[in-house]
Amino acid sequence: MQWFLDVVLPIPLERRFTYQITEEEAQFIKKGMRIAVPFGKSKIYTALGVEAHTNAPEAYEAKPIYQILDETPLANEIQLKHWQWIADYYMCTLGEVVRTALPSAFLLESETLILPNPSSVVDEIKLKDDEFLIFEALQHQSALKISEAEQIVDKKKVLPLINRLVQKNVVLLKEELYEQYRPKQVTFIRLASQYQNEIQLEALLESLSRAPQQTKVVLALFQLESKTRKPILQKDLLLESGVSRGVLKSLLEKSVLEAYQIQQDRVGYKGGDSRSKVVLNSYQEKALATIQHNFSIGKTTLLHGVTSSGKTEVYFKCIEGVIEEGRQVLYLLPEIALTSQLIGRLQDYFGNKITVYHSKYSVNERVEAWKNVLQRSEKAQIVIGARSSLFLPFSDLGLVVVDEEHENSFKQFDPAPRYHARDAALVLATLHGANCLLGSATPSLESMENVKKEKYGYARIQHRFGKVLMPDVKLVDLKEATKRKKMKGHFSETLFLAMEAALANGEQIILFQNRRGFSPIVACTTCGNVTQCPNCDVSLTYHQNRNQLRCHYCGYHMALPLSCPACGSSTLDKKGFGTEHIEQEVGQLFPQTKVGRMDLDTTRGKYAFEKLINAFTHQELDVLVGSQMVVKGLDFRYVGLVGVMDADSLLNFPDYRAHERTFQMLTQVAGRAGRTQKQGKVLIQTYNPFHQILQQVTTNAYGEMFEQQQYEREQFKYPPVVRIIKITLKDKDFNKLNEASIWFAQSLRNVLSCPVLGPEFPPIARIRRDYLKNILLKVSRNQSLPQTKNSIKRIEKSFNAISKYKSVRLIYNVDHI
DNA sequence: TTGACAGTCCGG
DNA sequence: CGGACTGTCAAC
Repeated sequence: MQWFLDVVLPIPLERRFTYQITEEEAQFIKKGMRIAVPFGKSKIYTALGVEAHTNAPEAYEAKPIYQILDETPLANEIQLKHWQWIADYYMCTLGEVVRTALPSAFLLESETLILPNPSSVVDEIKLKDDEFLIFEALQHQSALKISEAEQIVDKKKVLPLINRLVQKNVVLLKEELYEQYRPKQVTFIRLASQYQNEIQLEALLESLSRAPQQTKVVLALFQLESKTRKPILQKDLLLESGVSRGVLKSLLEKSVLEAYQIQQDRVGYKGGDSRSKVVLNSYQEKALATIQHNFSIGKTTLLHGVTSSGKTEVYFKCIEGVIEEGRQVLYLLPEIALTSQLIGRLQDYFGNKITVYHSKYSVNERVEAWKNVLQRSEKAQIVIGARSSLFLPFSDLGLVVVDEEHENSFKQFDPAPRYHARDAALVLATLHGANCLLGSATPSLESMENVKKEKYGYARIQHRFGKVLMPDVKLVDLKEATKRKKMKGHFSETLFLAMEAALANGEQIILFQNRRGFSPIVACTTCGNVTQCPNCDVSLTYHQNRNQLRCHYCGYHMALPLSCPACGSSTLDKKGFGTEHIEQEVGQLFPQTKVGRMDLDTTRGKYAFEKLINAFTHQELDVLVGSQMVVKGLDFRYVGLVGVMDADSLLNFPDYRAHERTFQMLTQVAGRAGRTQKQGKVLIQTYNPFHQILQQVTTNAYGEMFEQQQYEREQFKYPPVVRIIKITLKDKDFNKLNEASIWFAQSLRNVLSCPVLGPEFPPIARIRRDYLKNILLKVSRNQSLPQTKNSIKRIEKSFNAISKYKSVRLIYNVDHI
């Protein structure tokens, strides 16, 4: 009987692929194991085995698989179900979900190696120049990678050249699969066994008497051993003795000392079980009781607690209950809120039951975290992580916590799957029969709507923890201040004085400016020309520290021109202002203060973010100027004043969610003020001090904001009243794109009964040389979503059948934010 | 998505 | 003419 295996490849193709397998392989392979398969002309890819069967494909001859990569499944049934749901709901392929879900180290791909052909005699004269270069390189090196060959001959495409060499029998090609994951080895040092008794030891020291450095090492080893009574790390020994590697090496060569290696987990908590206590206040207790009641009837609950009301402690108590039952917990947070502060608190409370998982983890660390969850090891009972952690191989989730539930960054934008982690987590919880807790100080309209419809339970905490007062929020009218010439740079007099007072009091200050860089645009005051990105429809942003103009969309950058590229006059002026500019102004206005800046540019490295936060926490900085990043769940004790430089840039965002988001951001940033007994102060600078949203921020009127926004969404048919599917069309050819998008929108209108908006150019109509056009579908709640998607897919098929539209790419974004 | 292949444009 | 680039197609 011939057996076959259906697999999913991690590529954006709808179809499954079928390979030949032997009967033994069919017995061995289980759903969710990785299988290396040949794909295309020569490549080997990692696929996920889905189903073994005996139905031979009719249209083609199936290729045999290359290798089975796992002994046991890497992904379980629940995960595969969940991933399929994501693919269906967010209109992408299962392969794309697999690609995001699995740590990249699991997805081995073959690399083509060029080897010299040992069985042929090469006539060097018959080789062309670049062919000879490759031939010669192979005399020194046993194998070349394609990329190395490209470097040697300095060309972009070497494959034709290599193929010629294969023809001439000069080289051979080989496909090599590399295991990307390497377990971490740590080296320990011990005394060789023959010196374990005292007599021999003395003899040894005697013999070393003329080698003082080596003696030092041996003595240091004794010292460490008696101090720690544990195996001695090579690293520690070198540190303790203060000698160079060479000295240790010679002792190892003489077999006085021995080195041995042990595999070590990269992830994991080093500390002990120092369980800190958490005592809830009465408000928290009440919220917890409500949550537990809702959980007992299987109801998802929204925990709505004002900033610093102690939501985290309530989560802790919920989590504790679940791990006592032996079930797993997933604690989701937006990337930027995953701070070492929070992780530290969790570890203090739960000891080593925590695994952390987020994008700054290396591929190796991710593999280990994955394996720990898969094996249900103790340290993976609680996983705290960013959105991608919901792909981990949980087998028995008891609770999913989504903190800062309103955060837009839970929605993935760029590569498919464009999923919303909160929503996908709710589905995941259902699949596991787990409870789900959403938390926020400023819940999303979606979740609050679900509370109103009694789909979710609701728990509220209205008081800050430890009798801390809500911050005093005031608006500062910039129009007035400008008129009365009361501005120092971008600082109103009010803000300036408040800063002065705060600094005099020894309080720290956070300044929030939702824009990075020095000043967004550089304009010529003679001709009005603004320097644009050549690839995108945006003006370039000025960055002072490198004196560069940069594009935030494609990364294009150029040196700041000395004169206007359009008219040649040297009257370039910097307009607008970003974090970098504010940082500089603070330095000028308050020369004595130490200013730090926190934005995408200053937090690139793995620990950059941590360093800044630590510096601020330990009061090495007086003022922190930051973009969005400072908004999120950071707990700074000594912040007395928060200044919002320009609230209008938030309000004027061209998007139906701008108001909701402004409220959320300002409320959150205001919450950074006054985390100890003294009431904190928040000053929001704006040209529209009577704007309703800003008023609602000052009075902390979430309910009012909700009612009003909900009314507007109802009027203009926006989520949560309807679901939005955004279809983006992309092409380098402007006219073709226009034509294609009109065709697509028209077809949608013909087939669907729901409103179809557009096609319209987005605010940035060209990115990386591609023009963009958006079509928006507003699918009402009582309309079938699967049916609508099917219709769209059918239209896509006819669209792709039109040959001139072939180059146009389609991007679906379901529940577009 | 990748890679192969065909067609086209450009400079020597 | 070779090299670079672009579009189109198939992959089991």
